[in-house]
Amino acid sequence: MTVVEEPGSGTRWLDTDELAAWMPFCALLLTLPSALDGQLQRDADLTLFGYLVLARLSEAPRRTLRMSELAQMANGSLSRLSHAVARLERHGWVLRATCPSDGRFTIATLTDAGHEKLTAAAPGHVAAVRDLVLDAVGADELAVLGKLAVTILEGAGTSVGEPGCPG
Amino acid sequence: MTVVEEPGSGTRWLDTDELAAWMPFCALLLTLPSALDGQLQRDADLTLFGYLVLARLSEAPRRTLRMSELAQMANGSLSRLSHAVARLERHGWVLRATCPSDGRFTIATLTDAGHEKLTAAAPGHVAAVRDLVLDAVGADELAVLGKLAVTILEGAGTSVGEPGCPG
DNA sequence: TCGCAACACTTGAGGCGTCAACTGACTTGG
DNA sequence: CCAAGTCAGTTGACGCCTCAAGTGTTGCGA
Repeated sequence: MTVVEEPGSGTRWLDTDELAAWMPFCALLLTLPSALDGQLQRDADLTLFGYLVLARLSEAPRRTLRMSELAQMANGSLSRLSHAVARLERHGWVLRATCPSDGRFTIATLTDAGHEKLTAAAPGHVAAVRDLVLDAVGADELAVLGKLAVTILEGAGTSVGEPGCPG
Repeated sequence: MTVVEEPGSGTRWLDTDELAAWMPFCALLLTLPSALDGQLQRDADLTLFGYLVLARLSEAPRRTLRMSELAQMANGSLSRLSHAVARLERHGWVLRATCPSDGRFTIATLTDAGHEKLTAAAPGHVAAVRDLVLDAVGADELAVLGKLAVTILEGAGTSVGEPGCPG
């Protein structure tokens, strides 16, 4: 059990059904990101987060986004993004510049080299996602999984993030 | 999209339905562990992984497990566990000893202080799990989520891990 | 127009995890 | 028995993330 059974306290502990669902899901949470990260690290010297950063930029108009928007869309904190983009910039995959219209913003742009890097890394990553997740569950179950994820994210106040309109 | 649309290559890219499920689920994978870790870190100065280590030990006979068993049951690598247990040991929550019957094994034991630590941390953690996950989904959906997690874990060759019989 | 708060980041320190190399303990084959 | 191999675990270096404290910019009220 993920949790101790302690009678008499005020906490409502997990019942059998909840444990039966939570334990494997918790295992998944600890396991899957490492697996995805590992594949990208081995085959492309990229983090999953770094990959998402490149991917989000590649879909944005002019391949450009504000750091704060990018952070949300890649599901990370601004600090984490700042560090990650610094690394990506070091490799020449991303460029940063101060936004001309508002000096507080920083806009990040995917370079051509960055786009090449992304397209080179994508097949392996997609294969891993298929292999580890998509192939294991049917189409109907996959839809349920997506809905559940959205529900949980909404409950936690996290948005799934659609592109905004960068300067 | 998590993935670039590249026509003409050999890779089978994610279609709309797959993306609609994968994107939020991926967001969840990047988001939930941090949230759970954060609560434990703030309120109990514990990692989620460290919490699981304590929890698994607390349920084991004689509160004792071999490191390798414990690693599996807590969903981590042996190296990760070694570092984690070293930290827990520094706090006096766990003890390590060489197994008398086979000197290769190390057995980890939860101390009384460790058990107190666990019972002190548990209510907050359970509350977070309820708050972030269980409360957001209904009982039926939760069961589905559990089944999906098991399916994915099995596909990846990971076991959800039942206790073994430590020496 | 000055000061101050809010905002958007950046930076550095410290903690955790991974990987690869290592140690020490059993096992097995000659 | 001894050498080589395997197994369980540890260690250290390095990379990434978080947190808190910083920088520089803009807006706003007096």
